[in-house]
Parts: sequence; C-alpha cells; structure tokens
Amino acid sequence: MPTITLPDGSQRQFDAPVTVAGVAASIGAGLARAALAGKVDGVLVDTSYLIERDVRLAIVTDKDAEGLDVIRHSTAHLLAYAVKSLFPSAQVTIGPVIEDGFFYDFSYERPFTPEDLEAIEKKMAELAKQDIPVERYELPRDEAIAYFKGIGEAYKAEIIEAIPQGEVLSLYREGDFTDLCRGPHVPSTGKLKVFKLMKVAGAYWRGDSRNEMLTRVYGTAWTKKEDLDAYLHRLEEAEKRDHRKIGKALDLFHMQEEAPGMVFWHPKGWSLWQSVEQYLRRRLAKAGYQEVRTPMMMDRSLWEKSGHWENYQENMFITESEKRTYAVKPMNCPGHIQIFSNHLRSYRDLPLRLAEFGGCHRNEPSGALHGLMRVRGFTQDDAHIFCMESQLIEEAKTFHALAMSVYEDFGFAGIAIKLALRPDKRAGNDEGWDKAEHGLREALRACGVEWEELPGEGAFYGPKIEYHIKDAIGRSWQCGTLQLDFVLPERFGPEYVAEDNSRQRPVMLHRAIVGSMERFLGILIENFAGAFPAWLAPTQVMVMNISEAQREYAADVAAQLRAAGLRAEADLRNEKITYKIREHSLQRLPFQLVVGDKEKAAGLVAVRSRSGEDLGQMSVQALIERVAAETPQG
RNA sequence: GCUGUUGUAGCUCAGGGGUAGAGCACUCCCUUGGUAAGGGAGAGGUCGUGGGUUCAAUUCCCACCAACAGCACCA
Repeated sequence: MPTITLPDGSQRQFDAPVTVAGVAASIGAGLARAALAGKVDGVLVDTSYLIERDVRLAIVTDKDAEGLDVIRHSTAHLLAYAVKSLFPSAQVTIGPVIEDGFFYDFSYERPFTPEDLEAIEKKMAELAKQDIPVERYELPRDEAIAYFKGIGEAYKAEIIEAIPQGEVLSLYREGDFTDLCRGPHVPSTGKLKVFKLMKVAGAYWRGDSRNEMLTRVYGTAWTKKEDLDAYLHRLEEAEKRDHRKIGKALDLFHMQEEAPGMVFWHPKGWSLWQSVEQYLRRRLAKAGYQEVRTPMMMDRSLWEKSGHWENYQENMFITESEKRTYAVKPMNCPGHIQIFSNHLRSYRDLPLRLAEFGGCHRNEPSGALHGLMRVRGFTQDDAHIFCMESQLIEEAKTFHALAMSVYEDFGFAGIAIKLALRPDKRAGNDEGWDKAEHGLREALRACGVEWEELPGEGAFYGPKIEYHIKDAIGRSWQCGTLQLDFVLPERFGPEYVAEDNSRQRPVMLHRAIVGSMERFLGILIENFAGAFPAWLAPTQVMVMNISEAQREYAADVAAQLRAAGLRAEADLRNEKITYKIREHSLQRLPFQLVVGDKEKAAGLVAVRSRSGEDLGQMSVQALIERVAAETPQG
C-alpha cells in the first residue's frame, strides 16, 4: 500500500506495489513517455524499479541534470552494443560518463579506425531507432563471473572478481547485448537520440602503463540537437584560442624538430615575456626578495647530494666533459642553497628570500609535450625562502596573498588550490613529512581558503600547495606552488647562528607564482585569445597615415609615444587605411591611431580600439595617460 | 614512453608511380585612397629524414624524427 510523495509535496496512494514508470503513467502520458529514471528517497533507480513502501519519488526526465547523465551512460552502453554487433570478438571493459559525454574501452585485435567509428555510429543510430527495451536483472556474483567467462568477456569477469563474495550484481540486457552495470539506464534505446562519436584513442587497462592498451572510443550525448550543436561550437571556439595557433598568427614564438619541447621566442613573444617578467620582478622586489642567478649545469656529486640523482635522474639531461659528469639543472633549489651556505648566516638575516628567473630543463616523455604548456626547457619564477620554523606560517600567508594579487592583475579568477601529499618515491623520514604536511595545512587554514588534497602527488623532497589555472580548452594547469621542504636542508646542511649563538638549520620554502613562464604565457594567450591588455601587448599603439602627406607627422607621433615609454610603431606603407586597420585589428593591437590631414592640422590623433570602437580625437599626451591608467600599479 | 593520426611554398591546405598546385603572405609596377582586404605582374618547394621496391618514388614498403589526440607521466 505505498504512499508516494512527489517533489511538489503532493501524495499518491497505490493499492499494490508500483513501478516508477507506473507512477509516471498515473500522472500523465506525457510524463510516462519522458521518464528516463526515478529518484527514490534520493537514490537514482530505473523506471522499472518496483516501489513497495512509502517513499519520496522524483521522476527523472531529460530536463534534469541526472537525466542527462543517465542518457550519456546509456549511450555508452549503446556504443558497446553496436561494437559487439559489428565486431563480435571485441571485448567490453568499462564505459563511464565524463564531462560532456562518455567513453567506452574495448579490447580488440586491432584499434578502431575513423571508418569503423562511422560504421559504429550508424549502427548505434539504427539500434536506437528500433527502440529496444533495456532490461535490468540481478545475478549473484559467482554466477555473473561464470556468465561473462562463458561469453568470452574476460575483462568483465575480472572486474566482478574484484567485487566481494556474496554480492548480488545488476546486469542490463538490451537485445542480445548484456553488460554489468550499476545503472540506472533509460528504459529503451529509443530515448537516445542526440549523440556523436568524437574520437578513438588508446588507453591502458585499469589506467596502468604496464597493462595492455585498449581502444577507447569517446562520444558525446545530449538531450537536444541544439545542445549538441552548441557543444560542437564551443569546441570550435576553444580551438581558435589555442595558444599554438595564436602564437603563430601573432608571430610570438615557434618550435621546431631540432629542439623538441623548447621554444624560439620571436620579438613580439619576447616583448610579452618581458612585460610579465619585469612586472614580477617589481612585485618580488617590493615583497623583500633578492634576485640571483645560478649555473645552468652542475657536477653529478651535487645532484647525488640533493637526491635528484636517485629520485629524478630519468628526467635530467646529463652531459660530460673531461671525465666529469654534469646534469643540466631541472630545479633551482640546490643552487640557491649554495648561495645561502656561502656565508655564515645570522637569524637576523632570516627570512632570506632568494629569487631567480631560473632556466630549467627536464627531459619530459615525448608524449607529454604540449605547446608552451608542457616543455622540456622552461623558466621558473622561482624563489626559495630560508627561514626559522616559527616564521613559516607568516611567510606562507604573505606568499599566498602575493600570488593571488598577481593572478588578479593578470585577470584570472577561480584559481583552484590543491595540496599534494607525500609520494611513494621520496626522501626524508615520515616524521619530517608529518611536520611538513601539517605545516602546509595550517598555512592554508590561516589563509582562509578551500583546498583539495592529492595523496601521493607531492615532490620527492616535500609536500606542495598547487595553484591551478584553467586554459581555454578547460584543461587545468598548475602554475603557482608553495612547497615546504625539510629534506634538502637536511641533505645540504645549511646553517644559521641563532640568538643563543647555537647553530640551527633553516627550513626552506620553495615557491613560484606563475610557475613556468612558458606555461603562464600560454595560458595568458588563451585567456585573452591574443587580445592582450595594453600593458602586456607587444605593440601597444600603431600609428597609421592615410596618405603620403602625413607621413612625417605619423612618424613623429610614434617617436613621441616611444619617448614616453610606450611600445609604438608607425605603419607608413603605401596601403589604404582600411587595409592597415584590418591587418592591425587581426594582429589585435589595442590602440590604432589614424592620422590624416585633419589630425595633422590640429596636432591630434584619431584613436580606434581593436574592437572597432572610435575613441575620438585626442592629444598624444592624453593617449599616453590613458595607456598608463590601464597598467597595474603593483 | 604507449596507441592511433599526420608531415607538400612563410601560413592554411589540395593533389598524386613519370621530379607539383590554390588562397593568403612576399617582391615589383600602377594607385595617395578617412576606419576590417584597390588593381596588375612576378618570385618562391630536394613534397620531414634515411633506406628499400621499381625503368622511374614526393606518391608504394620499412625504419627513424617531429607534431597532433588520448593514455601513462608531470618536482
């Protein structure tokens, strides 16, 4: 005699147990048709779920976020169904919902080709059109193992074997395809209308590179055709922002075969770099840092001492000369410790903050390289703070505030903060790690921020706070970091003289704000889609003469702007003004000055923004002030 | 590193067993034009590298390099 409470608070009585579908039908035929799943006391279930007691029930349709997830999940199953009917010897493994869609991993004698993908998608559409019922049933664990082994699905059987003895598992059958799944699923394949297979790629079984590689098919699914179109449009827009594309179009940098993972910065790209570097240098100087410079490579013995030789060797470039072995530095910390230890330090010197725009090289796996975001040669805005333990929290707090202020000046919001904890491969003892992890947590708490913890992802010498920024394609990249290190001071033995004249060991904070200059510039390019704010733009102002008659005047205006410290150029080419405007708009120059006879006579310039807005006539001085006003004061 | 795809002019790309084509960019000439492409002419490529098959390879085969996508990795 179940009483069912609906989301609007209304109640319905039933004389006998009733399915979710039955309840939907009792409300209306339209809802019965739209029902994809149910939510019984907050738990998602199939429409076939039998309600035998009093519950709260929500009918899930494609209007609900859960409905969309159910559709995506069921579309993944439909994909597996189609693959099994086209390639019967393929084995199914897992097929979860992901952001914007789903994937399914298959084991097959060969990878699927783009042509296979087309055929599979066509088959899916066919199966969806047939509106085949999706039925749920249960099987005890051991029977399920036997069943999947019997039909040659070794991977499924392996998955179930990991489930504890005695459990009852749910299986879903659509046509002659059966899959193990927690569910819920749509009641029939006809509910799946808007989907598209996106790409094939390899993926390791259980995410472990020691295992065999499976074929992964990625797909996307939506409730409405318009949503799919909007999604595809979004992908196209993101592609336009790709820093590799813009970098080429705006002539910022290039990379070439002979230097994989290393960047050739062109004049405009280097101008951008310098704007960022010099801004950071000003902020660091104000925050009490001293800038240094350390050698690009050092003897093997030093890296053995630091632990890099043991823990980091496969990532280091190693070279030899006169029977000595050197490693090109992958990090700046050992070098900075040498500077600290080169004098006898007093507690009065602490905290000592040594900063370096340190060029580092790391031999990243070839498959990891990605434009400016993941490179082999890069420059860190690195610094190491040597201090007493009692100064840790204050230093961490100050750093956090500085980092956030820098991100804000560059226009970033929504920075994700993570805390990476001790990895398996690490130096130092557990006591030190406890202390370091505890210290960073305390620092984060003192900053009043939320963070996510990542077990096992810390550096080999210490835990780290990570500041992540998202790129245009939604990929998240670590930029800033704050790491607490008790290990390297222990290994190198730097000391200071304390107030009581004893020798003490400083603790070390490793910290970076933009992280890698290369990566940060990549993110900047994507964030602004190349339309940099004036203070960063490689060329801030372009002066264009309309005809030969204003040639000298235009050149003079550009010279005045340069004298005032602006990055200004004159375009005196024999081209129509519309042509010049188009070209410099495509190059995303923030200010374009048109000078004709009128401006020349009045001693003014006509200013046009890159978006096409007419800012009117003004004096050169007024323009200089305007650009200055847009530069952060940091 | 693994799987797959790709590599042709400065850029974006087409082509295909008989040593190559378009648009844009570039050079020159005409044009001096007021807010996103004025007109004409011209120059430009050992078809990623190295082997093999063939009378003949840029095209087919193999290896390598690099890029791209995903996975693994990411101090």
